[in-house]
Parts: sequence; structure tokens; C-alpha cells
Amino acid sequence: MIKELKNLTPKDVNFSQWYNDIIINADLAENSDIRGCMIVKPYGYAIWEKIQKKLDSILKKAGYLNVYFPLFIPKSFLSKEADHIKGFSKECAIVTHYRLKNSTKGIVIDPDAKLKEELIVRPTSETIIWNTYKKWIQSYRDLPILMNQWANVIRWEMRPRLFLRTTEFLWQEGHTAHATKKEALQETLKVLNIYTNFVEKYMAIPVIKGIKTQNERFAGALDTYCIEALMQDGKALQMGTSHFLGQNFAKAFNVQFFNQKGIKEYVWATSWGVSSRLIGALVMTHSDNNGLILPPKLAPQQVVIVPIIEKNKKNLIFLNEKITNIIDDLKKSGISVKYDNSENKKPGWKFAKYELKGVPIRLTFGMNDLKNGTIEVARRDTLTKKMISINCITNYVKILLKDIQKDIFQKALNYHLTNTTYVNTYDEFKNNIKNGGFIMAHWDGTSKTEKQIKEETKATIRCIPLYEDLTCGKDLITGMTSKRRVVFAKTY
RNA sequence: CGAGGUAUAGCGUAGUCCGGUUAGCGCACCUGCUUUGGGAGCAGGGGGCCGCAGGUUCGAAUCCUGCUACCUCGACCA
Repeated sequence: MIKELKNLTPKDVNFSQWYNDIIINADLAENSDIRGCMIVKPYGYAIWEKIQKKLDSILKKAGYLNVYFPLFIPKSFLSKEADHIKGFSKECAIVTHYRLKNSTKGIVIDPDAKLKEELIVRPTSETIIWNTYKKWIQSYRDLPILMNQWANVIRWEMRPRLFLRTTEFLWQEGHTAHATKKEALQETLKVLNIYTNFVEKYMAIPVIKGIKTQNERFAGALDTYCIEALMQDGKALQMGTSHFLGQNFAKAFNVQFFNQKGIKEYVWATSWGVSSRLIGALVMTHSDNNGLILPPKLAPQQVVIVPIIEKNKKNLIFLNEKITNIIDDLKKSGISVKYDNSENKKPGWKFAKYELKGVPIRLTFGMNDLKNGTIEVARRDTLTKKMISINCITNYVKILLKDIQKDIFQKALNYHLTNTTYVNTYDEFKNNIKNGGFIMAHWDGTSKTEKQIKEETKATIRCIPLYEDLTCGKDLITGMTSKRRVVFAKTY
């Protein structure tokens, strides 16, 4: 299995196998017996917890309150917003009965226990939340409402893929209600910036901020903002979205308020989310052929210590004593440490195992080090080793963790930039899209051209970037004037 | 839902075309000894209704029919 992994490279056609091997070998998750549902193993879940805790504290500081709404949504709720139901109807899990019974054929669904109205397992919670907001909002004084929910959702996608597109996934979904359009729009962008900052600073993944075209928009939104990242095989992945919902849901659920002048108005809404897909992005952005590479800020174990045990095992006592001191010191500095002094595995096995799991720093300590007052420090990202004096090891590790965080972002950014090409003709476009990557090209703004490009090249417009230069140009196909370049890529 | 493919031990697989000993191998697991600074070696051991249900045959993992599940590709997508 591992040998197979080593024979693959991220650029291989078989990138999906490479990706799956890393996820399964690094103990993040495994293929499920139930279609596409992920089973997150403790290590995989630990990464999700890291993401969740950090993002949660950021959102709380920004003023959002956590809530939890029901898993089941009555079918009629979901149907109230026309575009919304159109977008989600093809991927809903539906509860129709509430009881089983014994029969001659074994356990069967009890036909007498049919629900009068079917319940949909939430694919997202806009409808059930707006049904409740109706009861909460009467006056402009009740606004804004800033809520966030950590939950699981179900989307019965045709083709599931570990972490990237699983039938069930974990996420946070924010739902806000505002008195004015301006405020709601500001909110949408504020959250987009929170996401960008989180993904770049913590996950060390560079992104492009942008706005979706009409074709790619969230079902029920007026505008969908997003952050897009580039994976190592040249495909793009949407890391998070922030939707400006306008008054669509307020109108669908009749949520109105009296403004300061006493006039009734519909409420303005936003919704936004990031999911456990982020774990997949982490894997695909930083991994190499030895396995996962985790950014220190999100690694469940930042440092692993491997003692070199000699044949009589007597030296372990001396090593333990010294290493315990090191661990205490590291922990005092807020660094998480795993000490693997198991005697049944050889050091080489442990090295390989923790590299596979992406632990940023490995410390190796044996009798030679004890004599010399040294310790061996190995970096996961560069796979380089260095002997360091044991007296300054805590400080060294502290600085090295910061360096690794910075370096892997820089590495990902370099990849991102070298794989972003600017093209001016459709031929250039077709040539470049074969190799993957982001392609910056002019587009006339019509769905027709967008669809034609999608059909002919399988590339879609990932977004209209917010901060790209605004030089004019001509559409690749129609030659119509275009005010700015947009980002094309193939996706997962 | 359309098109192709696969199903053999916890995982990965050989055997299937051309039916014939007790279904073989690697990893993992268990026992013992030796090892331990880059995935240890030797010796021994346990584990299989060959996806499910029928059929053909003296005899089926192998041939035939039906079913189910999964994988890849298309439409979908945080």
C-alpha cells in the first residue's frame, strides 16, 4: 500500500488514488459501507475539531451566536423559495415513515406509519431558520440577527468523494437578517474576509476571492461570493461561500419588519458556510508522496518524539527521564507533543508513520544525544534533519513551527501563482486548460459563452475575482468587450 | 438515470478464458528467539459458506440466469 503511494505523484492521472491512499493510510477516514458517507477516524476528527474550535472562536468574537435547528425540514418549508427547491430537489434524503414492523417477509416499513407530510433531511437550513426568524422579527430594533450553526447536512450527490463531496458532511452555516440591503451586502463580504483570513493564516492555503456567475450561484441567492483554491493536480476547489440572499427568503416566509418610519419592509438576508471539505483541501494542497503535511496551527500533534531504544531496553529509563523534561517544557509553551516510546516498533517504522500523519516536527533522542547533549530535529515539510543542542530545543521548536507554517503557505502560493496563466485567445485557453491550473481570461458576461466553454473544455468560471486588475479586453469566443478577466478552472 | 467494469480472509490480490487434489500469495494478526539512529530477520500458528439466490454437471470460485453492492466516466456539488 505504502509502496504504491510512493510510486504515485500528485501530477499523476491517478491523483484520486493518491489522495484516497493518503487519507486512508494517514488514518483520517475510511471508505464507508454506506454510500459516500464519511467515517472520520479519531485523527481525522481531531483535525476537524482544530478547524472548528478556531473558526468558532473567530466567529464568536465577530458577534455571531451559536444555535441548533432541527435536522428534519417539512417538505413544504423547503418548497417555499422557488429557486432554492429547484436547486436542491435532486439531492434530498426524505423521511416518509416513522415505524417498522415484523411480517412474514421480515422487518418491513409499517404502511400505517406513513407521515402526512414528508420530512427532508436538511441539505442546508435556510428554510427552517427563516420560518423561525418570522416569529422573532417585528421591528427594526430586532435586527440584525447574527446566528451560526455547527451541524451535519445531507446532500445525495451522485458521485461522493472522501471529504470533498460526501453524502453527509459537517459544516457551519451562518444565517443573518438585516434591515438594509447595504448592511446585508457588507455582512456577506465581512464573512468572506473572515474565511479568507482563516484559510490563509491557519490552513496555509492561498485563495482567490470572487463572486460567482449566475450559473454557479447558490440556489436562492442574488449573489454568491466564494474563495477558490488550487489543488496539486491543477483542479480548483471551492473552500467556502458567502451568499447575499436579498429578500428572497424573507418574501418566501413573509418576514417583514417596521422600519424607523413605521413602514413595513422585507428583511435582508445572508448565509454562509464552510465544511469538512476543508480537510480534503488540506490534504490535497500540502501532501507529498510520504503522506500528509499539516500546518502547525492545525496539527493535532505538532511534535512527535521518538526515542532510540537499545537492545537491552535499559537505556529507555535514562531517555524517558530526559524526554519527560523536554515534553514538560514544550507543553508549557503551548505545543502539543506525542511521545511514542512503544517498544514493539522500530524507529524507522515510527518515522514513516508520523510522516504519513503529517506531524510537523519529529524529535529523535538516543544514547548518543544523551552523551552529547543534542537532539535530532526533523522537519516534515522539507524532510530535512538537524542536530540541535538540547538546552535550546523548546525555543528552536517554537520558532520552527512558525517557520513551517509560513513556508508551506509560501510553497502553496508559489504553486498557485506559477499555475495561473493569462490567455488572450481561445486556442491558448484550450492548450493551457489541459494542464490544469487557473486561467485568467476575458469573458463577455453571458451564460451562453460560459456554457459553450464548459461543454468544449470542461472548465468553468470559478469566480469573477474581486481584486483582479480591471483592464479591458475581448471575449475569447465572441470578441465582445470585457471589463475584466475572470478565473477559469476544472473542478472536482 | 445512461455507458463500462469489479466482487475470493481485516486489507491487497492469484486462480475464472479452457470446471477436476485440501483455493494460493503479500501485508496485518498470534507465539518464540534475535533485533531497534529510516517501514527488522528467522521459525511456527490462526483466520475463507470464493457477493447473494437459483440452474447445468459425477464434480462449480470457474459455465448459465436473476439479484445486490461497489468502482470509473457523464449530469450534480460545501
